[in-house]
Amino acid sequence: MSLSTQPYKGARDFYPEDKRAQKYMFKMMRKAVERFGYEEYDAPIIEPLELYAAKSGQEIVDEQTYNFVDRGKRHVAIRPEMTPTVSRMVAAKRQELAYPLRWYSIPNLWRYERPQRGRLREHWQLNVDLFGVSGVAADIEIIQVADAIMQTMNAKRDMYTIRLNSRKLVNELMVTVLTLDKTESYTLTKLIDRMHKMDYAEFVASADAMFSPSERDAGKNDVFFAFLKATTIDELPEALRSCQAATDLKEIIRILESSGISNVVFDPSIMRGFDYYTDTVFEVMDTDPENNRSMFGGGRYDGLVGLFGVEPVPTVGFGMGDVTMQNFLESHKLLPALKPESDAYVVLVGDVFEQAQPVIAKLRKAGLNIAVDMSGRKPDKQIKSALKHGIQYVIFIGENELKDEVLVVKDLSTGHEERRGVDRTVSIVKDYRT
RNA sequence: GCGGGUGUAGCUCAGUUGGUUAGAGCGCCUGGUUGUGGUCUAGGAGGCCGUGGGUUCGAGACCCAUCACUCGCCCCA
Repeated sequence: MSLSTQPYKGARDFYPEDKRAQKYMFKMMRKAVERFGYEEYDAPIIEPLELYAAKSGQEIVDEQTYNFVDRGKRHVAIRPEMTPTVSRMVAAKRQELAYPLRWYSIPNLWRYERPQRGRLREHWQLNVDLFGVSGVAADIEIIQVADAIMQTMNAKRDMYTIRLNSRKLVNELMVTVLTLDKTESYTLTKLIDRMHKMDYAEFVASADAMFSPSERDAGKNDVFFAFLKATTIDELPEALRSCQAATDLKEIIRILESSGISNVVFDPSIMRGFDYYTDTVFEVMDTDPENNRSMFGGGRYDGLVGLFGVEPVPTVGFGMGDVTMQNFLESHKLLPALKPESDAYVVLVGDVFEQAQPVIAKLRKAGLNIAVDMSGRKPDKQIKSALKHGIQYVIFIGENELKDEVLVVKDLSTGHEERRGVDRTVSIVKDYRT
């Protein structure tokens, strides 16, 4: 019986070419969020289990987290999400932090689930959060940041839409207009969440069943369907159109549009699975018909920091997973051809390993990333290795070069070869790199 | 947790109603002598056909079980 070379179920090995793609995405993410003043933080991959139990419920935690009892009998979990952790960190230093507080992180997260497309057991997720601002300006900025990331990755506006809704608005509908109790409105909310996955007639039947005959006579179900049909705030049912949540949404959309984000729309069916959202929620959807799915999203959750027994801190944020983002970039052909970090591959001709050391050191000191082939094989074999590594330049060093104090530098993509001194060689390679 | 699909060489896959020593392309290794790659060319290594049972004179093909991978559903961070 031999050992398996497969990575653990639902987790990925990142061979260098895979890691390059991930590094590219993270680089673009960092670039975009830092442009808005967000600072990177991190935290342990393990947290006390109750951190998640408090927020999501024991059952979900037992079924969907990797958890165990440590040697000190502590119940711990590998983090399935970052939001509880960052809320904990903010709560701990609540009084000494400077608000508005802008933080981001790219943690790897684990969830115990059956893997499927775009959804693995281990993934990385950019988390961006803005703490301490309760007004719509914060909601606007966080969506601008989400959009900026897409733009930094060269996505065009017709490749994605930003869909916006408000939990407060939905709550206004459920409680004030439709006078549903907590359980009923929760069920109806979950139904809306599944709306696009089911047959429309089936959806209508299920929704109708939520209302009593007398409520239907009063036209409450009609109000509900009218709500879902709205594509702008002005199309909302009369009773909702001018509530605070509606006017907030309208303002958010207006300012986003005036800041150049033309692909933002109101979508009353956006719910997000989580119960902790308190107001604005949004999702970024891929418009490609082949992959018309939610890529990532977020919203406002003003209650989480308060769970730690301190004054609540209003918060708005979002999470963006690496798997779905890579799917998006690949399907829209937005991933550039990525090269390794090595600038040149040194081919040693003959037994000159020792004599070549000073000149190799010079190349490195000049700022080049140099990989040396010390295998002692014939030059053709060494060149093949350079090609396989995907390195652009080969630099030949043999007795002749050492004697004449020159290098032979060859561009493997063109076959063009030059015999130059160290300084000139360095600038040839650097010119290509930039 | 429920349902579908697929397991044959390192990779992608063929393998005819069950019939001799199981194939291709790519990749890999060694040559085609001197310090230069992708081409060409000659050769070579590499498979208990996922695993365990069963049917049969005979199984990579058929049946059962099991495992793995995969795509959906449920759920969603």
